[in-house]
Amino acid sequence: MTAVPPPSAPVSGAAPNEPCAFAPAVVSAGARAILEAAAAAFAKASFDSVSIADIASQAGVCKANIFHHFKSKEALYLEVMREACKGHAEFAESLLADATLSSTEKLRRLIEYDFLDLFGNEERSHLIVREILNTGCRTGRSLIEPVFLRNFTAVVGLIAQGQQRGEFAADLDPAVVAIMLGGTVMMMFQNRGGDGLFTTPAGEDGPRAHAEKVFRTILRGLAAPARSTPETP
Amino acid sequence: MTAVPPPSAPVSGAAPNEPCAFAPAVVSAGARAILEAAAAAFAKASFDSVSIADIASQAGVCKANIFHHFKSKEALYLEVMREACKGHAEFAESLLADATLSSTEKLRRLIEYDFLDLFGNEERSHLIVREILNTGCRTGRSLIEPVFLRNFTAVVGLIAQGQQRGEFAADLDPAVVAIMLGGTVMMMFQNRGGDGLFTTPAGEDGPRAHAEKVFRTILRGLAAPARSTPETP
DNA sequence: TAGGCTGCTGACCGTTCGATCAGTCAGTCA
DNA sequence: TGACTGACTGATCGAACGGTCAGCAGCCTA
Repeated sequence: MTAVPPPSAPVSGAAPNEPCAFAPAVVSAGARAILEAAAAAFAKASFDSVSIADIASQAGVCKANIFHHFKSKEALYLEVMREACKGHAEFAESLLADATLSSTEKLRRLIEYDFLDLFGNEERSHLIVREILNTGCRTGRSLIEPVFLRNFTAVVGLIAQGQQRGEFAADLDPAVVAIMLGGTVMMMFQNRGGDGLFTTPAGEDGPRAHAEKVFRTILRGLAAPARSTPETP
Repeated sequence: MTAVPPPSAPVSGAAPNEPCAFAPAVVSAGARAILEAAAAAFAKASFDSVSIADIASQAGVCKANIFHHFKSKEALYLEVMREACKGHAEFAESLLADATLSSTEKLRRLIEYDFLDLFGNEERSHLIVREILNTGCRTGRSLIEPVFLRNFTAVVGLIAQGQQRGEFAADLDPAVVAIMLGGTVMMMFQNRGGDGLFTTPAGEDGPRAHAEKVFRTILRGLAAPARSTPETP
């Protein structure tokens, strides 16, 4: 079987000898088809559960061709992760640097962006969530860790900025809030569409509605507004 | 090699013919050793990454012996998960049923329990977190899903109860709060001890301190208290 | 026309996987 | 004593794995 078009996503006019945008070392359209097939496979199952034969079959090439383009299975995995993580923290950092918005509005936009980003690209999100889960062990970790650390740092900075401005409660731990945000978004992604572990009772909410709910909850807190609070038995 | 004591955890005086507490179909001490070795292995790596040979070696038995006690690798995995999930939602349900405590206090105790439970048994927690994040595919899912659904339902009920009592803001979605709680606890567990993806700046906080921070954040919200800034001591 | 280069292939390698098998051994009961 | 059972073993199976290799087809340059 000769060259077959990639199974999905736009290949545009990527000429065989023109450097690939996300993987400088890889050039051919065949390699791109392999990368896309690998991304889809690694999003569905763990590293060990995905076989080179599966990827080759999905990409429409033979097994040996994969090793022609990538040194090993791990090298292919790393390339997939590199692509998935590209430009992830930039939005948070740009928000942090913005001088015109209130911290509250920044927070709202950040949460909305997180939901739209995660829900808008399920395959990539699966890859990332899987990577977060695999603490230690897996090879790609050394690659993805700084990416998320950078994102986390930006969020922490955004919260701290809001505290300095007096918009956010000063006695809360920004790191806890950041982790809370990340965990919430991830858990709600895992739970999207009724396929997840939990079923969200609320109807056909889109990611934007999810974001709004989370924003309000995290901002105002669970406690009923002031005045009468029965408090402890 | 003949019967070897299990690698860890109390076996107590479990006689070979006396039914095992957590796996009625499995009786022998050898089978228990296999179960414990399997639990440790599946906590460290994914289903496909763990080999029967590894488990056998760890349990001090031969490979064939595993298939003597368990029909297949998947059956062994299911048995491990059954054990790990046993009695998980009971605490939340007992809290929900309690008539003497305020909802706020119930929430505080629930979060504290979650942290102590997760941080207190890392091996089991790894198993559970792995299962939560592996959407679809894995076989054990059909088993663990109702377990977590039950837990989730109890938490949602607890929140809703607090809303009816006027302790919690009525316009928030209880399901979102429950997911937020679960995601937060899970993410903080993944991040414990500096080995996680993020590094919590706060010093040597134990799970109890984590619980307190999360409780205050989720209850009071991120927004600064209306007027000036009272600053709780 | 020759030669080199690149993308790509089928055949094959050694290893490891989950699972099976016949058979050993200790204990139980009639 | 002998029949029977369950726990356990080493040897082995076919399948699938990641990875290698020689060689083919097409393109470019000279």
